[in-house]
Amino acid sequence: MAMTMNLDMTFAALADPTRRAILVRLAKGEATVMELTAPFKMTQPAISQHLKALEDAGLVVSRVDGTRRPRRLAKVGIEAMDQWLEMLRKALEKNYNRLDAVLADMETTTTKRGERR
Amino acid sequence: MAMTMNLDMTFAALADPTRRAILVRLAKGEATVMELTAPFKMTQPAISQHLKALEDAGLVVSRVDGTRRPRRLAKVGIEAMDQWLEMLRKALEKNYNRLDAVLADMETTTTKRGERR
DNA sequence: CTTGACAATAAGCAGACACTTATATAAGGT
DNA sequence: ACCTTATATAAGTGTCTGCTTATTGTCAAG
Repeated sequence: MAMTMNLDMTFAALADPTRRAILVRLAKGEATVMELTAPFKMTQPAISQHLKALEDAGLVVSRVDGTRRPRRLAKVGIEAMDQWLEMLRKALEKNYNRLDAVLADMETTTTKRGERR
Repeated sequence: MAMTMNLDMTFAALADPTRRAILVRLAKGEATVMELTAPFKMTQPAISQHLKALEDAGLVVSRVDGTRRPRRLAKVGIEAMDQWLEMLRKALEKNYNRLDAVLADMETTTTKRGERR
C-alpha cells in the first residue's frame, strides 16, 4: 500500500520553517513532543499540530512509549517527492543541451522586471 | 549571486497542483502564458500569478519576445531543495542502520491513531 | 496611429493556515 | 486514590492564498 502519497501535503509540510527545523532535529534521532517543543517560542499544541502535518505528509512516524509518543523520520514522504522531482531534473538536464536554452541564456534575463528590448 | 534561495517559497510553490502541472508542461519546453493557461479552467491572471510564485521560487525564468514572455524551467530552485533534502536522505539512511529504528519498526506503528500497547 | 493580442497588476473575497487558550485523556509515580 | 507529566483536541482569531473581475501597459500589424 502506501501508494499515492499526497504531494500537496508533503511539499506544503516542508514550506514551513518550523516544520523543517523539527525535521532537522529528528535527523539526529528520535524525540518526544516536549523535546521538540523546547527550542521554539511556541506552545506544545502548536508543535503537536505541526507534527500532525508532518505525519500526514509521510515525513514522520510516531511510536508509543507510555504517555510519550516519540517521533522519528519516515522515508515515504521524501521518496514521493524525489520521484516527482526526478522528472524536473531530467527535463532540466535535457533542455540544457538544447539550442533554445543556450541562446536564451545568452541574452537573458534574470527574471527581473524592467528589461528593455 | 543567487545565494540563499528561499526554501519557504520553493516548497510552497510545489505544494500547489496547478503550479506542478505548469512545471510538467514546461518540462517539455518553453511556453507562453497563453499556452500555459489553455489547459486549465482558470483565467489568465490566475496563471500569471502562479508564474510569479514559480519565478520567486527560482523554478522558472522568463524571456522577452515582443509582447510575449515565454517561460522555461530554472534549476536554482530545484538545486536549493535538493541540497536541503540531501540532509534528510542521509539521516534516513543512517538511522535505518541503527538499533532504535530497527526495533521501532518491529513493534510499530504506521502513524495511525488507535494503537494499543 | 488605431486596433487587437499578450501579459501584468489591483482590489476584493472566501477558504485555508498558524497560532493561541482551554480542556480532555491517559499513564506513572507517590 | 491523587497529583503530575505528556500529549491530543477544540474553538477562536488574525493573516496568508488562490481565485475572480476590472483595468492598464506594450508591442505588432493593418
